Amino acid sequence: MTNIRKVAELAGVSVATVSRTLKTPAIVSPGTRDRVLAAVEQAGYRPNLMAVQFRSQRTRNLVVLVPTIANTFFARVIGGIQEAAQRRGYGILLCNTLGDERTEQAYAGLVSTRQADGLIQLRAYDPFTASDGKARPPMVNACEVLDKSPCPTVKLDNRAAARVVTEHLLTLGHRRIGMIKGPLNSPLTRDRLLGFQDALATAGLMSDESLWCPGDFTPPSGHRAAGDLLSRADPPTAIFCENDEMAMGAMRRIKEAGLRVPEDISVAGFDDIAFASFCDPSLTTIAQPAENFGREAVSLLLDIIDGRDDAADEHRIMPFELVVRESTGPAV
Amino acid sequence: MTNIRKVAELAGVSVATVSRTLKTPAIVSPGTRDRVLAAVEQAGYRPNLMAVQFRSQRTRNLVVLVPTIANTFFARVIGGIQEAAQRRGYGILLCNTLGDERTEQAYAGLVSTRQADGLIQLRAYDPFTASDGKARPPMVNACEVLDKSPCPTVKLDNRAAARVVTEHLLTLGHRRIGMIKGPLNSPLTRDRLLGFQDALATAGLMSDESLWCPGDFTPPSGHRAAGDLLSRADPPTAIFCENDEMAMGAMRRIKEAGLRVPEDISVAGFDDIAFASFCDPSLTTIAQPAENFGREAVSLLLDIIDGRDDAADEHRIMPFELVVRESTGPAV
DNA sequence: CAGCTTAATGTAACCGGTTACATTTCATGA
DNA sequence: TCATGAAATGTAACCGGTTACATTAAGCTG
Repeated sequence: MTNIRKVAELAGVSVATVSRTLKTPAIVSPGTRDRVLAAVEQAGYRPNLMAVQFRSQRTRNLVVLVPTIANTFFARVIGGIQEAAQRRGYGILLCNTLGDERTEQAYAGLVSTRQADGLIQLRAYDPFTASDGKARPPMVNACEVLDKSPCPTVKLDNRAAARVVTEHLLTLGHRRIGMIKGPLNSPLTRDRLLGFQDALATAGLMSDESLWCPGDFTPPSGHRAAGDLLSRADPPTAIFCENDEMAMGAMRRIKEAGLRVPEDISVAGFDDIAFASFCDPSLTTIAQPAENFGREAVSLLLDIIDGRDDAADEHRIMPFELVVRESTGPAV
Repeated sequence: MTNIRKVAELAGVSVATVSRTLKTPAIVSPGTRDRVLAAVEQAGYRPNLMAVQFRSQRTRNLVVLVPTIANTFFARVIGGIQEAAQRRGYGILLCNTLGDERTEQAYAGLVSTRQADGLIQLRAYDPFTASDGKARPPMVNACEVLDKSPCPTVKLDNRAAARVVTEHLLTLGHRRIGMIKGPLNSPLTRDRLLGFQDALATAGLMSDESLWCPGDFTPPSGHRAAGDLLSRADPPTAIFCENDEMAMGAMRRIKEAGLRVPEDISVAGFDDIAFASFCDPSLTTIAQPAENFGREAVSLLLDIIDGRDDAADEHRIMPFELVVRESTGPAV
C-alpha cells in the first residue's frame, strides 16, 4: 500500500514535507513541491483518510435513523439531509430502522464509538442509552419528535395542520368524518388526532371514536381500514388519513365497493407525496417542505458538532400548506 | 475522553489486559476480568472504533450510489442492501447522486481513501478514475448495469421482461403500442426498447418510432409523454411505460382526456412498486425482486472484499414476473 | 523442592497521517 | 566575514487501540 513514507522516500524528502505539500503548499519551496507532486503522481498516492480522521478525531460522517425508507415522504427528507450534508463536506450513514430500538441503539453506537460525529433521528425515540457514556453525543430529532426531547428538534405543527384539513372537510358540509390513524404510540399520530378533535369541537360536534381506525402508514393498511369504515351501519361521508400512502389504499377500497371519490365519500391525506397529484382522483393533502426538514436538521446538528451551543436547545417549526385537489367535495 | 489507558489505570492492569478482557475474555482470569469490567462500567468506556478500524485497516462501511432515492424501486433495493449489510456487520454510506458524475466520483473516493471498504453502484457508470490508484477498489454494479462492466453485476434481463410485457399487449389484440422511455443514455432503456421491438418483430409488426416518447422515470414525465401520444392523429391503443411512476402519470393524463383505462387505452408499467396495486386501475407491470438485488449485491461485494476472488467476474441475472392487473385489457 | 509446563499479565511496536519543535540553509546587513 | 533572522525542511511524538513477544506467576511431576 502506498503511504506517505513511500512517497517521501520517492521524492527524497521527509514525510512532513509531503504532508505540507498536500495541505499547505504555500510553505513549501517550488522545487520541492514539484518533486513531491511528481512522486505522489508516480506512486498513485491517495492519503488514507482513516488515519486523518483518527488523528483529527473527526469522521465527517453523520448517522441518519429512518423508520422506513420505503415511505416517499422520508425519501424526500433524506434527499434534503444528503444534499445539505454533502455541501458541508459530510457523508451520511443511513439506517433503515423499521422502528426497531435495538437496531437504532446499535447505530447510535456509531456515534458513541466515533465512527460518526452526530446523529439525526426521524422517529420519536432517543437511541442513546446510559452505556453511551455520560456526555450526550450530538443529535437532532426531526419529523416525528419526542415531546420532551433531549436535543434540538425540527417538526411540523401537526395538530394545527390536522385541524386545517378537518376544517376543510367541515366547510364542505361533512359531519361524520372517519379517521385512519398512524401507529398508535407515535406523538405524530396523537397530535394529528388532537387537531382533528379540535376542529370538531370548535364546530360543536362530538367526536365519535368508533370512526377512528388504526393503520401503519402503508397502502394496504389504509385499504383495510377503509373497508372497515365502509362496513359500518352508518359509514362516514369523508375520511381523513394521516398520510397519503394510506389515503391511496383507502381510495382504492372505496372504489372497489362501487363508490366514487369524492361524490360519495371524500378522502384527505397528509404529506403531499409525488403520487398525490397523479393518482385518480388527485389527493387533497397537507404539503410539507420535506427536503427542508432534512436541511434544517443537518444545519442544527452541525451547529452542535462545531460547538455553536446557542443551537443546543432550538426547536424549529416548519410551515405547511393545505393543497385542495379532487379527492374532497361537498357532503351528500 | 475515556480511553483504554484510563480504564487500565482504574483497574490497576495494563492496556493489553483491558483489550483482552473485551475481545477474548476467555484468556483473562475471572478476578481480573471482573475488575476490568467494573472499571469499564465506572468510566463509561466505549472503545474508539476509529482507532480499531485504523489498526485493522477495515472500516466495515460500504458506499452505495443511488441515482435517486425518491424512486420507490430504488428505495426497496436500498432496503435490501441495508438489511444484508447490517446482518454482516457493515454500515451503509448512502449517496443520492442524481446521476451527477462528479458527485459519484467524490463518493467513490471514500473507498480509495479507505473510509469505506467497497462500493455498490446502482447506475451504469464506473465512478473510479485513474487517480484512484492502480488497483481497482471493490465494487459491484447492480440494477442499471454497464454493458462491459469492470466488476460483478446484478441485473434483470430487461430485454426479456419487456418482450413479455409487449407479448401480453399483443395477445390482447393491440397493434399500435406507444412506448414511454426512460433516460436516453441508459442501457436499461435501450434493453427494454429492444425487448419491445423483439416482440413486435416476432409478431410480424413494424415498430413505429413516432410512438416512442422520452421520459425520465418520474410521474410528471409520464403525464407529459402520454399527452403527447394522445394528441397524435392516430393514437396508440396501449402504452408500455418503462417504469410504474411514469405509468401512473400516463394513466392520469389519459383520464384527464376523458378516456378510460383499460377500456379505451391499456397501460403497462415496470417495477411493481407498492402503489401499483393500489392505484385505479391497478397496474399491470413487471415485478422485480428489488430487495434481492440489494442482498445479492452486498453478498458479491463482500466476497470481493474478503478475497473470495472466484466471485470477481460474476454476473447474476435476477428473475422477473409479469403481474397482470386491471390496467390492460382487450384492444378496441 | 527443583524443574518444567502452562496460564496470566505486561511491554512496546505498530497502523499512517499531522504538527510542535529542532535543525539546517540561505540571504542580508554590519 | 560573521552574526542574525527568516524560510525550508527534518525529527519524532502523538492519536487509541491490537498483538507479538517477553516476563512473571501458578500448577504439576517425580
